[in-house]
Amino acid sequence: MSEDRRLEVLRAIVDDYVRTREPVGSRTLVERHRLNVSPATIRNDMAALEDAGLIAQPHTSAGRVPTDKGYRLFVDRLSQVKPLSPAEQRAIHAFLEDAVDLDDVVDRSVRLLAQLTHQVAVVQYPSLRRSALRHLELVPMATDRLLMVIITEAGRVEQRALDVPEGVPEHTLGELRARLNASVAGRRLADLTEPLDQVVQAFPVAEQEFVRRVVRVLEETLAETTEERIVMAGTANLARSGLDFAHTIRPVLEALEEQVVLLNLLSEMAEDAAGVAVRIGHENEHAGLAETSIVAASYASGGQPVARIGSLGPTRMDYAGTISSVRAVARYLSRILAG
Amino acid sequence: MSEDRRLEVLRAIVDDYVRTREPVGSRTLVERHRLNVSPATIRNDMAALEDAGLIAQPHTSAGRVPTDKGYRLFVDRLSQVKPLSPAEQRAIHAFLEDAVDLDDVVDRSVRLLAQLTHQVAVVQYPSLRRSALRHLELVPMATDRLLMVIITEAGRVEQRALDVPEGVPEHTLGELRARLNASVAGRRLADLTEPLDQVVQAFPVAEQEFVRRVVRVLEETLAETTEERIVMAGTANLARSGLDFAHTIRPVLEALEEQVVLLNLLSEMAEDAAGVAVRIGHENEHAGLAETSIVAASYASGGQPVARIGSLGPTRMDYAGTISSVRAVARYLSRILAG
DNA sequence: GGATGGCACTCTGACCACCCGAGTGCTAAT
DNA sequence: ATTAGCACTCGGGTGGTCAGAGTGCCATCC
Repeated sequence: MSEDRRLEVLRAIVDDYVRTREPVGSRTLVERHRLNVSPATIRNDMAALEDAGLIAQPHTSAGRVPTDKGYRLFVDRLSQVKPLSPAEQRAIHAFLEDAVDLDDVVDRSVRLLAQLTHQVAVVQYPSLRRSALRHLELVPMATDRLLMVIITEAGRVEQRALDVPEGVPEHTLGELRARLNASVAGRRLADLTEPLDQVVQAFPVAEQEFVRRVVRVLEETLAETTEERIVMAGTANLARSGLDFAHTIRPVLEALEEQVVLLNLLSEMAEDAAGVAVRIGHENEHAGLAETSIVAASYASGGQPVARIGSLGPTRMDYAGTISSVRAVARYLSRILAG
Repeated sequence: MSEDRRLEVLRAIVDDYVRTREPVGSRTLVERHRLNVSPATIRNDMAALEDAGLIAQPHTSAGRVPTDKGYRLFVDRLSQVKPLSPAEQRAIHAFLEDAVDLDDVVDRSVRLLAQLTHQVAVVQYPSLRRSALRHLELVPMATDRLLMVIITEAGRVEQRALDVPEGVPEHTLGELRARLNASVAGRRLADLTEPLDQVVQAFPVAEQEFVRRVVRVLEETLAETTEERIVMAGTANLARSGLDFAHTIRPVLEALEEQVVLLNLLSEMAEDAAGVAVRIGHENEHAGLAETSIVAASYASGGQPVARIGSLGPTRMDYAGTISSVRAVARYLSRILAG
C-alpha cells in the first residue's frame, strides 16, 4: 500500500469535495482523477486515511469528506501555488494605486480581497505601535487643553486631547513641538523611550512637569492597542456559502461582530516561510469559527510589517487560490504604502 | 359592516403574525383576541381587507398575512407607542455616558440599538456639513504641503492634506490660522461663505492665492459627502430572522455592504411629527431591501440635527417597540453630544 | 343590512411505505 | 498489494393517504 498514493487520494478528495460540496466515493474518484487502480484499492486507502483521522464519512454509506486535519495536511504538503494571471496582477495594482488616502487604500484593499476570494475579507489598520512616525502636532484648544495629532508614515492620523496646566507660554509649546518632531520623526515606538527622555531633559525644571505629561500621553497613545481597527467586506459571501455551515451562519456573523476576536486571531497567527498563515476549523479558539478557515498575511509600511489582512470562509474553501490572493494583495498593499 | 372593526381586525392580524410568524385565520383570531363576533364575520372583514390590498394569503386555504400596505396603515394609524421602562431609560443613559470620545459614543449607540431592537442597527456619523465647527488647525508637513485638521462641536476630527506654494512664511500661516479660527468657530458650513471671503480679503494681494487655496480645500472638505460614514451592528440578528426572508439573507447583506445605499436611504426618509421615519418593504427603492423595513430618527448636536440612526429588520417586525427604541437612543445620543 | 351558522371545497404538511442508487467493508482469488 | 465480487446499509426521492386549517358562499336570523 503506497504512502504516496494515499496522499494522492487525499488530495483528490479535497479537490473534489471543494469543487462539488458532495461527499466523494471511491468510484467517482477513480473516474474523475486518473488514478489507475480500481475502486476497491481506493477503498483500502480511504480506510487508512480515515484511521489516520484525515477524512470522515458524514454517515455510513456516504462518501468521504476531509476533516480539519485532512485540510491541514493538504495545505501544508499537497496544495500547490496557483499564481495569479498577469492581468489580475495589473488589475490589483491599478485598483489600489488610485486610492487617495490611507482610508481609501484600506477600503479598496478589503473590497478587492473579498471579490478575489469570494469570501469575507478583513484588513487591519496599520498599527500605531509598529509604524514609523512622520509628524506630530500640538494644537491649543483652550488655555488648559491641547490636541495632539500624530501622523504616521503609512498616512494614519490619530488625535488625542489632553489637559495641561493653565498658562503654558506659546514659545514653550513651539519649542516642544520642534524638539518632539526632531526626535520622533522616522522612528517607531520601540526606539522612542530614550529620545523622548532627552526632550524632557532639554527643558528647564519648572516646565518639565508639563512636558512630561505631554510625552506620557504620546507614549500611551502609541502603545494603546484598543485603537486597533479592522474593516471588513464580503459578509454577503457568507450567505452564498451558507450550505457549508452546519446550521446557520449566525455564530460566524456574531464572531465577526466582535472585532476583538478577529484582532486576537490575526495577531496570534504564525506565518510560514512564504509569509502566509492558515487556521483551519477547530484550530480557531473561538467556537463560532469552528467551521471556518482563515488565511492571513502581513503587509508592511516602511520595510516593517505593520498589520495584517486576511480572508475568512468555510473550511471547504479553495485554499490554493485564497492563499495566492491574500499574498498578492498584501504585497501590493505594502508596495503602495511604501511609495 | 363596521369600519372600526375592520381596522381592529387588521391590527389583530399584524399583532398575531408578528408574534407567531404564521398566517392567521379567522377562527384563531376570534379566539386570541376578544372580538365578540363569529369567525364568519371576520371572514367577511378579511375579504374586504384583502380587496383593499391590506392583507394577502400566501396560498389558497391558508390564513392571512399583512402586506406592506397593511403594515403601513398599521404604523400610521393603529400602533400605539410602547414607552421604555424607566430602568431601560436609565440603562441607556448610563451606557452612553461612559463613552470617552465621539467614536466611542457612536460605537456604543449602534451596539445598544442593535441589542434593544434585536435587529441591524446603523448610525451615521455627524455630518461635517451640518455640524458647527469648534477649531481648525494648519500643520506644515513639508515646505510645500499642509495638513488641515478640522474639529467639530460634536467631537468629530477630520484631516486633509493639501499642496501649497513653496515658501509661505510662518507668520502668514499663523495669521491665517488665527483669522480662520476667529471666523469659523461655532458656525456651520451654510453660514461660512461670507466670513471666509472676508478672511481672504484681509490678506495682501500677493498672498491671496495661497489663502484662497486653503479656504477652497476647507470648503470642499466640509461640503464633500463622500466622507459620510456609517457604522453598523447586529448583522447576526439577520440570521436569526432568516426565516422571514423569502430565500436567503444574501441580498440584504449585499445592500448593507453598500454604504451608499444606506446613506441615501437615511437621508431620503421623511420624519413624521414624532421625529421618526419608517420605510416598509417595497417602499425602499433598493431591491435587496424589498423585504425589510427601516425605522430611522435624527439626532442633534448643538441644537441642530446632524445625522441619523436607524434600525433595519424584516417587514415582520415589532414596529411599536422598534420605534420607541430608535427614538429613545436618538434622544439620548443628542443629549450626550450636547453635554 | 349586517351578523351568523352551515357546508362544500381546497390546499398544505405530516406520515408512511417503498425502492433505487451510491457507497461501504469483507473475503477470496490473482 | 491489488482486485473482483458480494452482501449490507443508509439517505433521499416518489407516491399515496389523511387530517387539519382555512376559505367562500349561501341561506337564515335579528
